Amino acid sequence: MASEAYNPLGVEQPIYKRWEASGYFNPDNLPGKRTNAFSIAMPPPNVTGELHLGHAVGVSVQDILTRFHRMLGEKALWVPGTDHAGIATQIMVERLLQKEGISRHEIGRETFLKHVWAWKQKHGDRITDQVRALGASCDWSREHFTMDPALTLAVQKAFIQLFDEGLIYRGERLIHWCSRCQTALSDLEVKHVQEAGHLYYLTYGPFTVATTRPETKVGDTALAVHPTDKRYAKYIGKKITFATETGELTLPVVADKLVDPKFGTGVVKVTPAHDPADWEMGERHHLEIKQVIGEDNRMTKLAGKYAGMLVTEARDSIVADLQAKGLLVKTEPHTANVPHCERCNSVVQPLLSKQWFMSMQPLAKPAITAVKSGKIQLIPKRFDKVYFHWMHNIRDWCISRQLWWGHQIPVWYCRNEMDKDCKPVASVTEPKKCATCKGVHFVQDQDTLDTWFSSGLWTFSTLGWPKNTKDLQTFHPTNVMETGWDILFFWVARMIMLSLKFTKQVPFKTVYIHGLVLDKHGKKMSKSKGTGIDPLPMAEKYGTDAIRLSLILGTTPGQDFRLSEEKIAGYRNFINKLWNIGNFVERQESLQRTPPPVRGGGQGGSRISLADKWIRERTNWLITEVTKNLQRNKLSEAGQALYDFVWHELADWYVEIQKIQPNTVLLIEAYETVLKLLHPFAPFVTEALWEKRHGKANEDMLMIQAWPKAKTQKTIATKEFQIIQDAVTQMRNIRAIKKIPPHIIEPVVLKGSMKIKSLFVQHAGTFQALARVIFPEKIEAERQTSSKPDGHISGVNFFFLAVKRDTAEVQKGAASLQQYIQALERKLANQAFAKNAPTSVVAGEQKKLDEAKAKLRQLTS
RNA sequence: GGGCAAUUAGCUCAGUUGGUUAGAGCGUCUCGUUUACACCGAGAAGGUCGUAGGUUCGAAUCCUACAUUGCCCACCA
Repeated sequence: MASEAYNPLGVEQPIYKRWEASGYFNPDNLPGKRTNAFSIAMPPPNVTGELHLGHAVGVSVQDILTRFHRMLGEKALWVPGTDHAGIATQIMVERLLQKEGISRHEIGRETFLKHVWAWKQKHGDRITDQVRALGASCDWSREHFTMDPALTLAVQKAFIQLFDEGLIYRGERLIHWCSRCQTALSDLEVKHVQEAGHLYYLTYGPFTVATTRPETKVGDTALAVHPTDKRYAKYIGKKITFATETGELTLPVVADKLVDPKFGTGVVKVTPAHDPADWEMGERHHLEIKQVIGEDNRMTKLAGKYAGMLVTEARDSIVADLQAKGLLVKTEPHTANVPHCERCNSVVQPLLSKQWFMSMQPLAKPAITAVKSGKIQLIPKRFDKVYFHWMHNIRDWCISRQLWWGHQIPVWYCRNEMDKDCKPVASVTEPKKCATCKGVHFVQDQDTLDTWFSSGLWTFSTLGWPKNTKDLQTFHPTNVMETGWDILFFWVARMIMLSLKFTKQVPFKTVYIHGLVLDKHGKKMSKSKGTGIDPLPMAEKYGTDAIRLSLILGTTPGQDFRLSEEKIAGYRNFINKLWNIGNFVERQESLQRTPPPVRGGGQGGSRISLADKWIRERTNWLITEVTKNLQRNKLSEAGQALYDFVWHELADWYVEIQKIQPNTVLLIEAYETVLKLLHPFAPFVTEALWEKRHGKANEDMLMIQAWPKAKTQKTIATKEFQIIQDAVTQMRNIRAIKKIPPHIIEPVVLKGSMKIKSLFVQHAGTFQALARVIFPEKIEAERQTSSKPDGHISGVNFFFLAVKRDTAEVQKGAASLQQYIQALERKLANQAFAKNAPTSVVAGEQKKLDEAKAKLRQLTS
């Protein structure tokens, strides 16, 4: 009568379709009176992206929380959506077109954008289907895309308000420029990579200057030394004239604290146009700015004979010229941090450019307070420090991109701007008339916004902002933001700032920061390196539930973890275990319709046995444990408790006992409670099992059943049954050592206190069947067996039931605790102490004493 | 340069506010198909909790230093 193993293929899809068709993903359709709202905004995946395990972790966490709160009877809303992912998507489409030999510059902006939109239409469903496959119970009727008209309007409104308040400004500043992407980048989009290079020592008249970038030499406008550097004090404030590779040059010598006297020679060449530190010095000392590298990564006209060369070519050429003139002192190997574009990995140039910036400091202040005051709680808490550090050192955000795919900046320039100095206007539509010159012709800024600008509005723009919708009133602030720590600054911090700015509310109350899923070598999974795993083939092989459990159980927030196929297979086995418990329950139920078999020592099925009381207590404990841990966002603990209970208590013990002493009512009670509690974690298999018992009607779905409530906190039966369990295990152990085959039933004599003996007499049936032993005649037979406990004489086992709690260690622990208690009691009895110590201290000591007493009781019980 | 994390069984990792004998999965060894499940069951072996100090009646847990590994931030040209 072997049953088939659980096969998730063919089970999951129909179930998801029924969930979605039921309408219950939408809180408006949920049954019953629901007062509390619970909401999560899904971090929108890249619309053209592929689902990877990082998404799977996020979706699992969010779905567990959403399903939990839905079953708790709350208005549970999880808003899904996708992100246009400006630069990433543009690069991807550019590459696709490149394969066909098309460059975006040939076809122009409008045609290029048509290609991107077409790509988005074609593949946009793919990622959302993948999210569905993970079982996400999000409300697709509220799905959004960051470039939907409504969200675009939100972006424009937000921009215009910030612009009008002066928090967005345009300025010419040093920014990071990616010559491949042909756009400015924000600080966060630049990754510094340690690269082996050289440190060149060059002669500048009386000085020797060390530099890693000799090609910027032609853009030097000063030399700098540390103000207190005695070696060079006499040159400070002077101008020096010296020979260069192409002739003579005169530069001022300035003193600046930024110069490290210990590095190189203590003299720095200053190139304000191409180095952030030099830019800062240039501002302080009003130095000339000489841009010698252009947006095309080639030297500009100002570079003289090197004009038109690529930066790397110019470097070689200048070094060769210096050497020829005897101006190169030496070259040392040197590793330096070289900035790279986060998206395309090209080397990024710091250069001067006119861009839009957002003033961050005024926005950061309330955002810091929000976390400090606890209005927003980061999990794990240690990220507070990282957050504060970044917020306190925040710099203005370069928000304009010279990209085509994105929200075009809603700023309009009067055509007469050049002649009449007209002021740019921020507006959704083209302005009617220029306030300065009364001109009527405008041109819109060609740049687009950093993709994270729209993401920053996500929690409220998806709920209808800038309109004050019912959704916004009901569901904002959202409860939880689930994300990886890698986008804490990119996204989380900016959401907090922008939400506080526009809604005066925090965007979410809790930030659940998951660890990154690492590959089996402990490296970050990366799409570009091809180490990202598509979880869906894994889900097909092992089931989505198994994937979800493998991403949640045994992990802890903020901590990266490795995932292996073996781990997934392990949870697949667990799901199958549950499936077979289901099979057993169904079979048991049908058997019970015929008269129950009464076996193993005359206990009828009608009476409630110790095991029944035990499973009831344990089930109640489980409800408490799972609920408590879910409420505290301890998903792993909650899931682990379920795993252990289902396998090692329900299956290994209670199901086995059912074969001896059936109690179908309590079996079903425990089983259905487990299905409910496990549903957030493993929604598919639990729904499938539930459906077998309760049919396919929408209102009977497990997904909307009420979360179980614990009825008792008793542990009397648990403690008693524990003794039986221990005894059974010991008997099995003895059997294994003595190599007694399991089908032989051995007689066993007990020895122990009256209390224990009566326990075994009372539950003889259960014990004898599980341990496969039998009590010969009467327990009193112990009198005949005074010596050699646990030995065996002529085919009789003597089982000496020692009370294990009397171990030397426990006694030692109890003795030391006793000492402590006495010390505390003496202290409290001391009149001088009672008289002089503050009442709070006395109360504290009294509390300590009570706790110690409680612990002692616990220890010795 | 600043900061964070990790270090627990052969491997991958849990370990709530300090408290009985530090847990799980995989792997290993022995036994086993007794009417849910071999994607199984029973039993076992395996740990000076990175090192050295400290606090405490009691430390994997709190404190200090050190070591190793990984990561984040930062303007050493």
